[in-house]
Amino acid sequence: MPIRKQSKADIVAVANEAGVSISTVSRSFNHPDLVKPQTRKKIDRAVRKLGYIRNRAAQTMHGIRSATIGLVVPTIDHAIFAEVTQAFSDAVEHHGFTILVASHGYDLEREYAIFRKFLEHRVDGVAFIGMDHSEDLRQLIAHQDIPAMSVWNYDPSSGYSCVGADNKAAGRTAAQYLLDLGHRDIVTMFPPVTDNDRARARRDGAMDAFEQAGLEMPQARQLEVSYSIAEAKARTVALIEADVLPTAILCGNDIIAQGVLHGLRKKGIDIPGQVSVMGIGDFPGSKEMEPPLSTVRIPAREIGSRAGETLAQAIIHQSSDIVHIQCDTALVPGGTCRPV
Amino acid sequence: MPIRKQSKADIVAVANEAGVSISTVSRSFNHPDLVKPQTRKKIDRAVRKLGYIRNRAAQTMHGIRSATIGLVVPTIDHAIFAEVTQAFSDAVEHHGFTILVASHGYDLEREYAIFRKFLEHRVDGVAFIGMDHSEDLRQLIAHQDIPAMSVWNYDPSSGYSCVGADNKAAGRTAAQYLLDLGHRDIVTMFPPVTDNDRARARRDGAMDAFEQAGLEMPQARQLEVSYSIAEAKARTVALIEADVLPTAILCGNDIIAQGVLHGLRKKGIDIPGQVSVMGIGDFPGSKEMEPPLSTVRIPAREIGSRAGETLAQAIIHQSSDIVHIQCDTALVPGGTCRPV
DNA sequence: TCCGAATTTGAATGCGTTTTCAATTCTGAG
DNA sequence: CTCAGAATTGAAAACGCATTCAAATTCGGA
Repeated sequence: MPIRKQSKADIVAVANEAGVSISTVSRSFNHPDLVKPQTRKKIDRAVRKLGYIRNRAAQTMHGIRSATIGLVVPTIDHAIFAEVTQAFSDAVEHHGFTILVASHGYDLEREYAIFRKFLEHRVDGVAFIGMDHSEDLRQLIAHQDIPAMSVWNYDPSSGYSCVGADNKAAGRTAAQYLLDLGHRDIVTMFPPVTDNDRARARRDGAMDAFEQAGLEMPQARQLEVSYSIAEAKARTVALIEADVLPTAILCGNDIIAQGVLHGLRKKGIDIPGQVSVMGIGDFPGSKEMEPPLSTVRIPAREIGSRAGETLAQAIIHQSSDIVHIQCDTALVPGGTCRPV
Repeated sequence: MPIRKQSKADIVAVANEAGVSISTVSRSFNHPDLVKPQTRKKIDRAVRKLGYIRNRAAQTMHGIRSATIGLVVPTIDHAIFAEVTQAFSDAVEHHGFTILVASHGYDLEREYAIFRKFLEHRVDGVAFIGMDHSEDLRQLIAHQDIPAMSVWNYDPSSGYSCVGADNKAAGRTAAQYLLDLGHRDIVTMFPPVTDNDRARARRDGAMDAFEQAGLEMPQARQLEVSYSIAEAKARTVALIEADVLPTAILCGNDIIAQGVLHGLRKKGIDIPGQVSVMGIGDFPGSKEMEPPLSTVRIPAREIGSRAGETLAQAIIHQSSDIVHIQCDTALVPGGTCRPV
């Protein structure tokens, strides 16, 4: 039971209270085995009495790690990033790290500013969601000697460590699935791909598959739809009202797919009877939908978790090796697609 | 263009490079108006050349704020908390703060540990989602002199500052809506309420309304369902298969409601023809569903935003006033309920 | 050109901690 | 009971920066 926070509870106060020197107090925290058990007990008692809490800032000044890791995300407010963030946080917390989180809203300038701020806080490492960075950021990263890594996309040729899934393969898998089912009249709905390597990779993968199958994809069939259930729904309704509904819709992510499903349902279109819908991402909840969404699984939790673990290890072992870790994607057939 | 990170880029190195004293360098950062423009330019050049980045840890030791705020959430991995977190982060970032985030998974012991860790990092303030805390935590908070607040629930009698919605009123509103539509056979699905004041308040509010209407709510009609689409769906299917479907289902949050909808749809039950479904929370996406979910709006974004703003102001003005800010809830009729 | 005031700069001190390194106390064998 | 070596402790020097206070410089006006 801590007493009043009278003067100030620093290490000196603890030392006085315990009747030892500050060196001993410090040692008692950092190398408990070097101090006599009895002395340690006295110190513990003093700590409790004064409500003393160690000052990380003072420790950090000695080159000691700050025990913080920076996580830079486009936005926290997407189910999928929230999931990655949670898993990442759990993984690093397990090693005693706390995360500093900031979002840049797909603005590369802000991303740079965030990283600067993280550096001021002397984070021990940093993870970025995505691989698209400004040149300035790349420079800055290169001149620091803390581990940096990108999360979410897997790119074996990247100059940074990365943990993620092969989004291009995921896009290809999704497209191929529709092709294999016999679809030839397909509309794609992908989010804007500028400064978004994940979306871009998925789209590229899908287009590869289409091209390889000799399928023409006219611009009019390639819709750009923001990450929003509402917009996807509206665009789908528009398709129906313009009477240009394809036999299948390929969505860049499950959120868009969800919007598409609602749009179709609103207009009384049968799924998959009249239109097949394919997502990418396998969000929590996708498989519970009715019918369950056909999608490509991207293991967000695993990615976040392994990323956190990898970064924590790199920090602890002061390793600057570049590692590329791939997390597997998998087709999840679901029930929103059928052969034509 | 920063040069190699040769020796170390501290303020001394900058001072040498610029040919001035460290005092001047420091001043140039903190009181730029006190140093001659020309000198400042020299310093800026040195800073850039050395790639110098200020050390917050060293500054924090002077009683200067750490510019960090701790945010403690049950889990980031719920759309609703992700939304609050994002809004909160944006609000405080605007004032130069960065957030430390950690989640406790509804474990009050972990919550305590997290707060301790935040204190070691000398956060300038802390926000908790929820008002249920361990006694130890309350003690600890009381003995610190940084502003603490709870977010999400509004309780004018709370000893802490809070920003949130009146969850009890929200529960009452939802229940009353069903009652007004004439429903008398109602099943409730609420998440576990232990250590979760938000869910508890909603349930209490709903039960109040039922009681006031003279409606009996047998235990068998009060289901405890975890925050999970899958579980809600399964429980709903079970209801149908046991042939004990009510005329309306009141859900503690929109996630559960979503699961219920899927369960009903799976079994071919018409909504709202055969069963009315009522949610609470108004998650992003709820109104895009087909039919749009009837729910009670709880403005997550506004809550997060105002909480962040309030806490930032309290820190900046060193105010220890306790404020209670209420964000309005509102019935969102939607299309999943109908009169009986 | 010179003087006092205003502006600009630097030396020194302190912040809370860790870390040598040396001093002290203890231990057990002889 | 002694003494070497082990175990334990303390004094003092960093760590990177902000601030105080005094010194140095510059400026305006006579």
